[in-house]
Amino acid sequence: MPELPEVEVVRLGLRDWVMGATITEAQILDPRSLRRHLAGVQDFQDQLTGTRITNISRRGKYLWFTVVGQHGPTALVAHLGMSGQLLVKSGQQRYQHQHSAPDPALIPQLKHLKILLNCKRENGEEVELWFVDQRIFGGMFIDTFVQTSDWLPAGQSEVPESLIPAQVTHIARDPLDEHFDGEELFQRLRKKNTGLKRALLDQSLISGVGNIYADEALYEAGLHYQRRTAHLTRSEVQRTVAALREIFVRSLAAGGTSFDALYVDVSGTPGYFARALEVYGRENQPCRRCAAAGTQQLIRRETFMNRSSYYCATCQPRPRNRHS
DNA sequence: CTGATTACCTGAATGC
DNA sequence: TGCATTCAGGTAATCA
Repeated sequence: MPELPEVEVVRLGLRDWVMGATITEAQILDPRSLRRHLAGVQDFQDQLTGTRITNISRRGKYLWFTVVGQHGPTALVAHLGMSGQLLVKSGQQRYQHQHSAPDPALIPQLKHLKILLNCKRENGEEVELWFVDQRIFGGMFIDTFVQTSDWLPAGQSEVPESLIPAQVTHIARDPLDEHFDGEELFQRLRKKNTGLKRALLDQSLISGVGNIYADEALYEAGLHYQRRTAHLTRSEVQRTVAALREIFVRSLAAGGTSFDALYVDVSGTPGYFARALEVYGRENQPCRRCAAAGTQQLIRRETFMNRSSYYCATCQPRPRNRHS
């Protein structure tokens, strides 16, 4: 499932391949992936054709290209949802060569190919950008840039430079953002009456965190997912943020978490962070931290918010009541 | 404001 | 074998 590290791996791959490239044509193979582009398929194609990609950015799980055409810069926004992929295809891997005798390795991707952008790189090479999405929770859309309605960091008089797509303004800064403010998060958590994991998954409070990394960070911070946010201490919030950062950085270095072919980088290569997960997917397996201490607790799985939560009952003690 | 529910989706895995 | 059910979960809208 693409969360922050997976999206960042994709962003870095895209930067290498299509930064500076011109979009020569946009083919829409399934209009459902343009659900969030309200102006429709034709408008999407018209707006993109002939533009040049000048930047590729990310906030949380949202990724966008700055594309410059005759009407100034606009944002081509992509969200991978549950199963979205952005793939770069060059040479014989391109769609235009797959009609008569498709490459067998490409068939699963071709089956779910939704949007195809023909690009011409600055060196003249023609490559294709594929948006592939099995479950269609993701999609692309074109948006205008707005200034972030940002808080002013304490002691600073200038808002950090930040133009972001209008439909991304409600997404909070993520833990790898240089302007992320842990104290601000702490203050907002204290004002809410909700559970810690629910808050971590709320992209308007902190972004980039999904089910897997929420469980991993809570485990590392030693906090139960049902802890009430209003009663967290500053150091507990700091521990959680530090855990998220550390896990994100390690996962990024490993190329992200891949359970199957649903998450891959722009070249189709999976990441290998799945084997570094401490709790997610480890139901009834021994907690490595407890095992080291000799108590041998087993990882538990509970259903929460229509998804699984994994935790160690010893390392992450359940709060006794609604005040803890 | 909060939390619960639902819709949006497909395919793999499971149940009978 | 076949058909029905369950599960995976990110986002956003709706409802109480």
